[in-house]
Amino acid sequence: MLVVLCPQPDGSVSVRDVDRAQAGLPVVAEQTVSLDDLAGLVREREAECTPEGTSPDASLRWVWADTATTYRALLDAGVRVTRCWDLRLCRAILRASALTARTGYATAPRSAWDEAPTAATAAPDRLFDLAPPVTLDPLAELRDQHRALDAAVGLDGRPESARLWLLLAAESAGALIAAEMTVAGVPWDVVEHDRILTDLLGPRPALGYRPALLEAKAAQVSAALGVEVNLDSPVELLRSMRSAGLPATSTRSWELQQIDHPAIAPLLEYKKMSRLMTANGWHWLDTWVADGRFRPVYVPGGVVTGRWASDGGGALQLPHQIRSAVRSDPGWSLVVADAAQLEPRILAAMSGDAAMAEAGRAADMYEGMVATGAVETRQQAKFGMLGAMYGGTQGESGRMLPRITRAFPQALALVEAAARAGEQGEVVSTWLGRSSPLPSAEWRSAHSAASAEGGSAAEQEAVRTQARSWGRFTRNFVVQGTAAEWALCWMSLLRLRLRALSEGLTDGPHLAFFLHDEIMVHTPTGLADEVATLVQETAHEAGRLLFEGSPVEFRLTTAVVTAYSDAK
DNA sequence: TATTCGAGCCAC
DNA sequence: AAACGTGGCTCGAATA
Repeated sequence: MLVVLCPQPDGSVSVRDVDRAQAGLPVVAEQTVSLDDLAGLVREREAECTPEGTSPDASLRWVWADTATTYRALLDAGVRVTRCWDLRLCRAILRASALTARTGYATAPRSAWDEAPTAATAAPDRLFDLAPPVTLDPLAELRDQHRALDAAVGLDGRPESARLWLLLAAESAGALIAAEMTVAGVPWDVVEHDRILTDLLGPRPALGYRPALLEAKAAQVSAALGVEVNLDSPVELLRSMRSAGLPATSTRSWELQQIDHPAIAPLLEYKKMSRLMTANGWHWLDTWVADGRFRPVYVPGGVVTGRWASDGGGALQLPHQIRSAVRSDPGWSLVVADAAQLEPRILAAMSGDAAMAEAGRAADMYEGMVATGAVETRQQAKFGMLGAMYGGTQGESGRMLPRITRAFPQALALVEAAARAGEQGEVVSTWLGRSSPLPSAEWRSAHSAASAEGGSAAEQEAVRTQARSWGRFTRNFVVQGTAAEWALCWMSLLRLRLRALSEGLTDGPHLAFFLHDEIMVHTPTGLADEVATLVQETAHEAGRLLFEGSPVEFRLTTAVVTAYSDAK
């Protein structure tokens, strides 16, 4: 059953049951509740359908415009749901997908549904932002989406609704998970974090002052350069280095490393310290950590490829330096699992390349590639694959490419085709049907102008450079995007299995962190081994869900630890 | 004074 | 090893 929440102009909510088994998605029951009573109703309806013994058709799927707003409010009221359909996220996928490109849904002009929702933080106490969206009709939008979904076809004209449905369900599940993880938070040891900062920077200074060790390091650099310099200003630093006779053309660390001068070592150390201070220092701690939890805001679908982005807190760039501050509660553990060589395995599975799939059965896929005889060392396999997936042409990557191409022709053909399509301004799609955006209007006009003869050689070369750049994007899009789909399925399956182990959100094992191909579960230590097994099983199931019949195994490196820094 | 922009470094 | 994909974040510099 689909249950659609339709906010009404008077502030109430019309709750409409829709039978998804019937054509046209008819409403079979309807009731209207006040906003105050909605959380209670959702709780009751969820409780009615117990997880065990219910057929999937009997399960509930809540349909709403925006999970970040509505589910956040439900969670704050202590209510969890099992499944949802996020109309905005699904819309974004369906409107852009090549599988639905010829439907009226995709070709219709933009509407208010395509506008970004207002920030959930602006009205955290409200289930819906009733200002403009009340004019939107969630039921009509749901029906439009299902019509488009039913009409989805591949290039060969065969129906493709099933895989696109899986993508939309996984995307929506991701939105639930993102909201739940923000509420649960990453367990954070503030004392340990402060110890790291104090060790590396000196004790926390008074407002407006730099910590002692950072100050001392800056003084060392100035002394070595023979001039007082503001190290935080790249312009001033470069000028000072050059007048001191250093052959620097920028202030990038990797370039400075090549230079032999007494100022370089302390300068590189200063940069490292300064970065820690500004990005994850005491100010960050004050802003983002409360009650022993780091609560970042995740943005599902925030990246074109389908990866998540984050909004504040820098959750997806948590430096290794401070990971020892991620520490489980007393009596609890962290189960940290990282998908091993995820993107190469994804490429092997989606291309159906037999030799690469064989390598993809190994615990370490790069070693598996060495075993096929294609390359001699793990390092060669790794750089060769990175080059294939990113479009690298230089260095070890470029050197390995011919051998990788010979050994795994089908896999390379897939990424090459994606690159060629991009170079010509065409759309490419992931395994489940998320499609790449078109290049910008400037890109396209420059491209067509260049192909229509005329234009200087320099102009034509500039256009070719642009084309190759977009080709590298589309090349990577198909692999990165499909990897993101696998990760969403993995996490969604795991979430459902974990739910069976506890009532509330945080009284038992729960997802605490997600980083593209890595998940963290915070769990009572007594359940850690069971959780680790579930993590493994769901990784395998996600592989079967996407690539039924493929021999590729999706292996994990799993660790049960107290501190994040002890994983891998 | 407020806003964008670019450099640089962090993550995968 | 080096410039080859996706992002966020922070700062100073440039712009309005």
